[in-house]
Amino acid sequence: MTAAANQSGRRPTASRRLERAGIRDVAAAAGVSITTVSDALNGKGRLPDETRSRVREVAERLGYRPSAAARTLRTGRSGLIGLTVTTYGEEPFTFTEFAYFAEMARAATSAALSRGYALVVLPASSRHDVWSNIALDGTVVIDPPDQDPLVSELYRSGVPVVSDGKPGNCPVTAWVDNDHEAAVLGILDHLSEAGARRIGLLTGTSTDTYTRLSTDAYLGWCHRVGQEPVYEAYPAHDPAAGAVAADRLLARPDRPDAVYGLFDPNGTDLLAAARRYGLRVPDDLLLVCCSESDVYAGTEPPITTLSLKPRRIGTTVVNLLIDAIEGVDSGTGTDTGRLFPPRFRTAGTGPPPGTLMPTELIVRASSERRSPRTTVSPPRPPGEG
Amino acid sequence: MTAAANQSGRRPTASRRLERAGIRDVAAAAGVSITTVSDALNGKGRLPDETRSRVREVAERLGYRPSAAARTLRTGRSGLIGLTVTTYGEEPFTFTEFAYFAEMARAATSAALSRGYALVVLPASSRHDVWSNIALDGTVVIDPPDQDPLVSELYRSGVPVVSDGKPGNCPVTAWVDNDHEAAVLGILDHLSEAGARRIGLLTGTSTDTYTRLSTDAYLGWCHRVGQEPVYEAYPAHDPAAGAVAADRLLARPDRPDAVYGLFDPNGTDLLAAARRYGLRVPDDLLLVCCSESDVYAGTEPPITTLSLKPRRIGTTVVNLLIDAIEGVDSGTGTDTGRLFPPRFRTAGTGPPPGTLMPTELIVRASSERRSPRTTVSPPRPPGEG
DNA sequence: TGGGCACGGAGAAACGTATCTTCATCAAGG
DNA sequence: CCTTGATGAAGATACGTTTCTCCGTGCCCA
Repeated sequence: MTAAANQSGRRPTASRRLERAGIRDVAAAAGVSITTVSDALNGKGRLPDETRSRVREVAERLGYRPSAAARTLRTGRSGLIGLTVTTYGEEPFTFTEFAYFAEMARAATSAALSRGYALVVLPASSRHDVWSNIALDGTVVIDPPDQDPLVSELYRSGVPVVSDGKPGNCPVTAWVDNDHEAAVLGILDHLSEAGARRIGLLTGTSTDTYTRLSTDAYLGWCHRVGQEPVYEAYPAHDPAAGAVAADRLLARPDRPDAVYGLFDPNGTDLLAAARRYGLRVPDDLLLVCCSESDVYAGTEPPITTLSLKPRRIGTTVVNLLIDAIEGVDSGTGTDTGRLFPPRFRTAGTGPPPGTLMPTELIVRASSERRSPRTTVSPPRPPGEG
Repeated sequence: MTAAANQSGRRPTASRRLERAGIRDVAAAAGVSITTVSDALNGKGRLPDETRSRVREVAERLGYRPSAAARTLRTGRSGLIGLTVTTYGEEPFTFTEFAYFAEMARAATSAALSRGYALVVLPASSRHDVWSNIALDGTVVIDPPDQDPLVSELYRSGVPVVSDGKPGNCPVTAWVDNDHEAAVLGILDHLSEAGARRIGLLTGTSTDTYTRLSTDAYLGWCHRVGQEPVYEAYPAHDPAAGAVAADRLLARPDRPDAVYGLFDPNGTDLLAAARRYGLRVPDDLLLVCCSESDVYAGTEPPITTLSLKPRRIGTTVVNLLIDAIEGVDSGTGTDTGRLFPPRFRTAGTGPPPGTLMPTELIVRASSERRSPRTTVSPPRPPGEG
């Protein structure tokens, strides 16, 4: 015991009170070296099973828990992934404010955990205050604006970044987005088929990709079909502005007979506005909005919604990120040829790989003039999709 | 330069490619020692402002970011707080499934960030897989069951634990909970005043504090008032079971003329059941349920809900936790008398300090027989409460 | 003239792990 | 009998900070 205690290299007389057991204590108790303990516990090195199990047993008995901080410092990997929302700039936290974020964050958390990572929610602002204090293996960014300085710095400092939403000019490792153009065109076609003659759009004033792509798709469709665009734009982060914009849209002289609202609250706002103007839905006005909320299954009438499938997005984003994290560093497990430190995340300088994911239109009464049956909503698989 | 480079203690010939600048590089570039850099950047030590600003400037120029891992290892503080939900045991993630968790988590995240901490969402299960890999300064536990092994181990290993929900037998540093008894009694009184003669309860079969306290309060009230208890219990984590239980409750021969549902979906379930039995709300049946969802402002009729004020809870829990974290270690900033390492979190062995927080009853049409006005919902302050 | 003391700063020891390198031993093969 | 290789395990170093301790200067005051 004295030999083992001596070789630990500590001050011999230091009385270690209630200190948590470290790897040294385990080594001393098991009568082996630190190296052996580390190898035994991590399944590395060449050790007979007997030694391995003995060390494990001693560690268990002492209640040994490896120090995450030390491991992170040594290996350069923390098992932590950042998640941040940058759009809607200075707002404190839009998180879980909208169902999309909530669902997406939940799926991302779950996906990360199932691969052994944990998720940290971080604010888009306050740069060094919090960000620098946390060792992140990578970051998920939701809706990065063009030339987001935060994303740029992260990327520059070597942290993989995967964005939800096609990035504008910021360099990211990869990105995932819905096929917004296809989604909007699908909705416009759907409304046309339901008998719409003039389709209006409720859109936003911000410059994020979602708003831009959707609006462009709408304008392009109008141009092709020969309809004069009828739309109102408002600052999407201001809930009160949405109701006003909905009202404005229905008050126009060229009032549309169908409206698609890009944002979650637009459905109820439009419904309320329609009521004020004495418009019946869907008879006088067809309604669709983009939302993940199941509130719209219970409104009168139920409103057709476009789901962006945030769960699928969150899962995909996280898996892409972890692939990027592990693809460079740990590789296939062979240690041969690791000449360079894990720097070269971006071998080429081409555009980052992007993935387009489909959306789902949940058709309800608000966009169907023909069949007045109210039961709708195609059976959704109970799974994660 | 050579002298500075030499004193850095590195292999002199090592070509440091694209490595991130460390504190040594800053020291070398500024022509000072590592100590001085650390002191200058952290606002410690005795340094003239000129040196301080010069070092800061050099650090900025080199893009120096301190290594969070190294700092954590050295200081023993990571700035990370865990958040976990233990009730509903094996479910993958109830997070953001219910509005309560979503709101609570959001508030907790926000509160943590405003004090310089970040929140990590962790699963209640899978013990060492993820938990051990993360250096946590403390943990928030939502609804810990009696004798939760996870909580016990955390507490034993010296990590402060604050629970949302009065803990049963697990040792925690502190806890926060609503005054569930007062809330239930308030609702029962409210229903009585609205004319209820026989009040039923929709409750759960699990043993968490919320369910137990609420049910006990109901039973006690019944006993005092002389009403025979009329209640149905079901496994709260099973959404389908809720609808069945609601149906069962209204199908009883001693059918109540008012019902309070303990869980979020009870409102819609009870409303649907009432419809099936041809009961008008509120004329034939008064309805109240506990929920944070604003869906109930839009149902027909709007349903009176009890809000547990999760934002307030989340904020309080996190602040208590951070107080516990910092109260022991950093203290008031004076370094005198720091004889002992930060071990003694629990000086006494009395019961942990608990805080009871008020709830809020949002009265809507479903529980008012008199005034048929539908506009309700007292003006809520726009602030964080 | 010498002893303190405030100032400005440097040295070096941790923090606890992972891993690279080295070493001893023993069996087998030439 | 010497070499080789596999096996089992120990030594030592590095990860990048923070912080305790200590040292040299001036300067003031006795």
